[in-house]
Amino acid sequence: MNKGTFYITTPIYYPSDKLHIGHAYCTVITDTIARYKRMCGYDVMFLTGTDEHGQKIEEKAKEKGVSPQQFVDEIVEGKGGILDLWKLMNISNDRFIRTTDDYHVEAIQKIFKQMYDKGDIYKGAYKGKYCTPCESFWTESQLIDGKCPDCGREVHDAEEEAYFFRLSKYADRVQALLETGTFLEPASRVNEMINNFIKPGLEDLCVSRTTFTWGIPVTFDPGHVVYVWVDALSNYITALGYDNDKYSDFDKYWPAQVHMVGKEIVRFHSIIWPAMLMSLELPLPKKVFGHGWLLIDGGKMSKSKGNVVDPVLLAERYGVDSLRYFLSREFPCGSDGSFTNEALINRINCDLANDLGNLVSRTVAMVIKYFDGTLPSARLAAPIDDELINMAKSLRDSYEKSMDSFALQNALIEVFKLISRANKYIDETTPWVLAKSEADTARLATVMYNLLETIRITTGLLVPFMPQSCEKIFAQIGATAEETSWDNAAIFGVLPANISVTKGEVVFPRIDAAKELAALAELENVTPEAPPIPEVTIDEFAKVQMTVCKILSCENVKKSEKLLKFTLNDGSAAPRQIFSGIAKFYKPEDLVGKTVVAVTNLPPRKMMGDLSNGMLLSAEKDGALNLIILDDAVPAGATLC
RNA sequence: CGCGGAGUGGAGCAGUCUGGCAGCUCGUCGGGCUCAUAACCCGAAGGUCAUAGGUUCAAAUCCUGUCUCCGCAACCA
Repeated sequence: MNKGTFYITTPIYYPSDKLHIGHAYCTVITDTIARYKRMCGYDVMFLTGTDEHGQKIEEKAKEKGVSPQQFVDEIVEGKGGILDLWKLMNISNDRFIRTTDDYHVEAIQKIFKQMYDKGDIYKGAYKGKYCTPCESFWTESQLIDGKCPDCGREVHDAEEEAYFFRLSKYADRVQALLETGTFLEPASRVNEMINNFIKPGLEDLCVSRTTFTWGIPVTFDPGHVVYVWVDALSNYITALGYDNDKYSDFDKYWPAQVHMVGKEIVRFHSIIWPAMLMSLELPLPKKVFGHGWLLIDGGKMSKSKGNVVDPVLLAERYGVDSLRYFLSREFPCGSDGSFTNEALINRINCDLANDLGNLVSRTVAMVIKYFDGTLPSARLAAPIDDELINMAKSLRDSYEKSMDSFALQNALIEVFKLISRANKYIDETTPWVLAKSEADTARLATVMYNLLETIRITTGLLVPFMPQSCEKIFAQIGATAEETSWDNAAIFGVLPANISVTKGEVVFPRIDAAKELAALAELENVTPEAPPIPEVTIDEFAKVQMTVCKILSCENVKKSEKLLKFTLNDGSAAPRQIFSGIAKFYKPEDLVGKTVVAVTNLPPRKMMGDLSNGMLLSAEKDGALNLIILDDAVPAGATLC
């Protein structure tokens, strides 16, 4: 039975916010693969977790007035946190790693030292120009007229200590690895990695920081904390016990069969992570699989757009299994897909309620109605049965093929082809006609048995996708665990001849689409927790200098979709140059001569290689933007008060 | 000419690698059935496969140009 080990991972998520449907998507498909492999007889290790260090967490915690540890504890372990979410989504991870766990911290320190001792991590410096007031480093090319691009003041040569990983040393080996064609999937990502990152030359990677403290200290150099790469990526081995005593199955499970990742982190997993493992002289994972994103209205989900979809809401409303099914069925694993509430409800209604749920319901109802729930043993086969039976027998093979290439969508399509065929079979055999004649009892029993077998096989293969619902179906058709095993999924005729069924609850209730869509729209329209707008004092407000300006000239900025470059008369002798990101809303020629308001005491800022001395005021609502244009009677240089 | 992805009936997609009758789901229209969750089954309408050219007996598929959309990068003070 044991076919060997199978180690599969999700990314470790960054707990700076609540997770959204995109995270749930990745974790659900990984869980489905893990469950599938277990069902096939593999010794599976399924890991997920959280990446808890870094500046952003440190800042967020500070805003909230708690320690970074308290902050992440709440998001990870608190009520409605990440652990709760995975419990709700019925995720079967074997381990959960937090990068703040003691054993991980200890192991990272050893790994860092190990790479350092080998010479692959070295102490270097950000060499550059330093602006003391701004506390910022700049490269030669970033300077403007030899001065700080932020404040325009003098800069001086300086170095900041940092540790670097010799990524460049492994560039050739990493490129060769990518070019094997199977390490990174889908294959379309390979070109992207090579063209964008490897060909231009891999630079050594900064792997420590001194500018924040929320990280794992470098043991031999206090003041440095390990920066994200070494800390986060290594979770895949520390969770197995590499360089620590907490676990001891590294030899058993490493290398991983597959790291499931989002396309935004493919780069780190397909370039940096292999290079790190090469440095540690460890075997490489067999595969990195980059899945696509769920898009909303054709765009990316994001907080600022306010279109973040909450998996908890959907799971509670429609059932975890229905949501899990939808995520696996609707989206091709390797590319992006559009998430809509319509599609979700449509999938649930058509596939789960109408096709599968109704098939179970009508079959069980007929066995009860015609046979009091228990089939007699007599049988009478007919040629019309053959197609159904043959399809059922061969389903497991095509399913397995799709599952093994992570084409979950195709596996489900195969299963539902058979479910549809079974519904058609009922029409072809017209059991309600057979039931009218005593002479047809054996034939009727055969039809019922074939339907129950088809349900047993299809439901058995759906278990990794919808564990709880499939159990309910098994209970209704009277199938035991043994009868629904992976081995038996390829055999027709497993259920006992005199099988008994039990009427149960409706497994997939039909959703009133119009009503639910309206309800969801309403829920989404509620502006969630309008962030409290902090008060400003009159003194603070008075610091902002707003000056009336006349637009002398305005032009598009090359290569920028958003920027317009303005030359303004601000009432002083010298013209003032300001960039503004409103190119999508205005044509430059329409603005020349207008009277506008600019904030004129902001520090200069470099944009697209040039300096912007201030900010034009605009008004925005619901994606529409209007520049604040004043009556031309207002003179340039007037200040707002 | 920064990198990459995509354009196929009303909607969402597969098919493109390896050229060979344009397919699937949903929706629409018509019909059938009554076991079932107003579910199920059958049939029909609907596409010059973004566009222009090329290769070929044959192009959604291969080659070249163009247009449009999306993502990354840059950038939005």
